Amino acid sequence: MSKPMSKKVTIYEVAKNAGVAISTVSRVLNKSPNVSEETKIKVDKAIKELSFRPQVSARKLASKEPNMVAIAVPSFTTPFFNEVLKGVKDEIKKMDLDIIMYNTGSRNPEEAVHNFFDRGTADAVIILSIDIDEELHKIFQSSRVPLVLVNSVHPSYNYFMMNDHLGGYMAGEHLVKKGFERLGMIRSGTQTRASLERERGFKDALKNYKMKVDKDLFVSGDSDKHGGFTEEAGYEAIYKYDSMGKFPDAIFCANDTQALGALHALTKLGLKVPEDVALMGYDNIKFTKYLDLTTIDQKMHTIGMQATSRLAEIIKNPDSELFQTTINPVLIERGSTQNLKSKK
Amino acid sequence: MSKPMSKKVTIYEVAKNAGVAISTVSRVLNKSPNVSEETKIKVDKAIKELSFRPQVSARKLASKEPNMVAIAVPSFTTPFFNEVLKGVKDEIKKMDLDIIMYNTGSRNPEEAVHNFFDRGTADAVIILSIDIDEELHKIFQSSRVPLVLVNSVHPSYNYFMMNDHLGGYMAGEHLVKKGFERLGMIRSGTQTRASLERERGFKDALKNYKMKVDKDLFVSGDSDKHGGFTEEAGYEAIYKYDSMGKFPDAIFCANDTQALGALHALTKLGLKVPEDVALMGYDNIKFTKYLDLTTIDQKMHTIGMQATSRLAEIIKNPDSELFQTTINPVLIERGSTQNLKSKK
DNA sequence: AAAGGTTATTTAAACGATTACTATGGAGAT
DNA sequence: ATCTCCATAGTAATCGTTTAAATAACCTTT
Repeated sequence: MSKPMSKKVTIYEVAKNAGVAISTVSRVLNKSPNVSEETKIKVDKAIKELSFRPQVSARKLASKEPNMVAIAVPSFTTPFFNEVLKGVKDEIKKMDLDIIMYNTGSRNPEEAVHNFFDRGTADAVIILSIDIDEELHKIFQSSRVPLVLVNSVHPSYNYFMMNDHLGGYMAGEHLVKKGFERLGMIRSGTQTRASLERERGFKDALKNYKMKVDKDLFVSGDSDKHGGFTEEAGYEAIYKYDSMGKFPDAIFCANDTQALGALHALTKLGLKVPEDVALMGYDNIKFTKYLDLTTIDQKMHTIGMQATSRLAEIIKNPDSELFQTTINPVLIERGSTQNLKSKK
Repeated sequence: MSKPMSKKVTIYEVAKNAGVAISTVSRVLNKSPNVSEETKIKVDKAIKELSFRPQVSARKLASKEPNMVAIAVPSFTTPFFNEVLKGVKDEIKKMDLDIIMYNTGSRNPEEAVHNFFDRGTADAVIILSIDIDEELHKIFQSSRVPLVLVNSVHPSYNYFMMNDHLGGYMAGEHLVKKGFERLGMIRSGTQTRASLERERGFKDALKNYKMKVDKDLFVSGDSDKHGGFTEEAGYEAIYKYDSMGKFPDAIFCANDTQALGALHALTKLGLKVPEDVALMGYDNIKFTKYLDLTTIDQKMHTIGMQATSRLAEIIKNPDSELFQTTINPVLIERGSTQNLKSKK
């Protein structure tokens, strides 16, 4: 009692302390049904007293049960990463799983497989926002790791995809219905799938409502970092409108971060939102609420949860049928798209 | 060759394939000197052919060598987390270590210890931005985990601390020298150490330069999320000035995120930065550059590297002397604090 | 009271690596 | 030729768990 000199406590100590065999301790750890209430209590007491925690490594080595899922993401600053992560965690907690995070740096996500799966660290992987090319596909295939994709698609895997086309459509429809007439969009610089889809949906909406589509009003910034999904790009895009001398009534930004940049540029130019020009973004990231910015919510939290429970399914039954879904976003209407000019 | 049916490849397969004993394979894996060049080549060939990767769990279980460091952080959205992380990674790569990340959710960081250290997952821990209270201290103490604190202090541990007082002082000095006279500050809502220190430094600078300190001009928002380091809080704070009918010439925000909120509120109120009121933040997070916001850089990347190499030291020699440092920040001057009114 | 059927517990064999110890074989010394 | 030494490779114990198989204990049933 006097010296808390901690030398690692193992299952043997616990067993000795409780007066049982180590296998019994293991059984109560794993909630096996074949343990009498009486001994369970004894063992639990010993565990608590010694504050015993089973070593993960030993556990993983001995057991065939999967107990570790990895989530690989190109960057922790991805706007919705934290959202998805929270969803994943909420779900993971329900099962008895551990979770480990890995950022791949977007260039070589196969590293995640090597690092986690081949080396036995993870038994299943959630891949977030990473495109699966042939090489990656081959690696996954040969590893046979249970896998769920979030925000990317591939015919061979389970995936949860955002419906970007619909999101773009909803944006367009919303702006039309609000009575704006000259509609523009700030897209990503590089040709990202997400931006292209949103643009396609947006244009489809305009066509559907017989609005004219003015190509000049579809611009992108020159800054190409993060695929042009940055404040900088949004900022630059606004100045492109300015140098054209031609502004839309309402602008749909490919994501919220751009919208922030755009907002700043508009302010600099002395234009008010929404009085002079309406603005909306995409993602519903935290600060939009308080900027009063209309945006599109992709419900990443829900997706995180769903992806995880799907993963659990695959783990249980590896040959279950593919489950490939696209999730529909919802529009969050706020002040930045109120039409204060026309009274239609 | 026809069926790539992968069933896990172990060190035994490699040994058989290379015609040696497993201990020999292990030796080449661990770069032991007592292996002839000839067999090393054989073994390496077998490893490559079977694309063998030693299982981390088995390795950890068998070896006494530490090979895993954890970095615990209250939130992945902490503005400088990614910066620190990059530094840590750069340094980790040099040694032969793995890294694992953990977000504690700021309430119960002891969970990190339980999850990583007690369970043998990590052999050393970097703790980022988490205050060490008595309870945590006790846990660390009894675990004897090699530990380095970043952005918090404790007499018993190695730490790398930001010099917040100096940062605040530099901010004050900068604004004074720029010729602003009525200086205010937006601090955090809760009494966080960082904000208090920055405020103290700021006031010290004012005193030092014989400026008067008007208490009314030191405000905080009511929103208390994340300790009041949010856009929301910054936004609210500006409206407090407004309702007082009393605005400073220049405002020092406790962090950049607040500054963003403040900027937005000022815009709403029709006030221009820096024409009507100058503004500066703290942290030098990404978007400040492009908002042209003067700020204070804490050089988190460097700190991440230093903390890691320090950790490596402790691992090697657990009884080495404590190394407790505070790192001085640097001021990044930008447009938001140019004095356009007075021509002093 | 013996046989059978549960249920609870223990014994002992994995899991896949590391590593102390032991064995082998040839070079150099005598 | 024998002995020693050293470099290299192999044998086997070990790390802390899980779990299948064996066993013990206790009820029922007859």
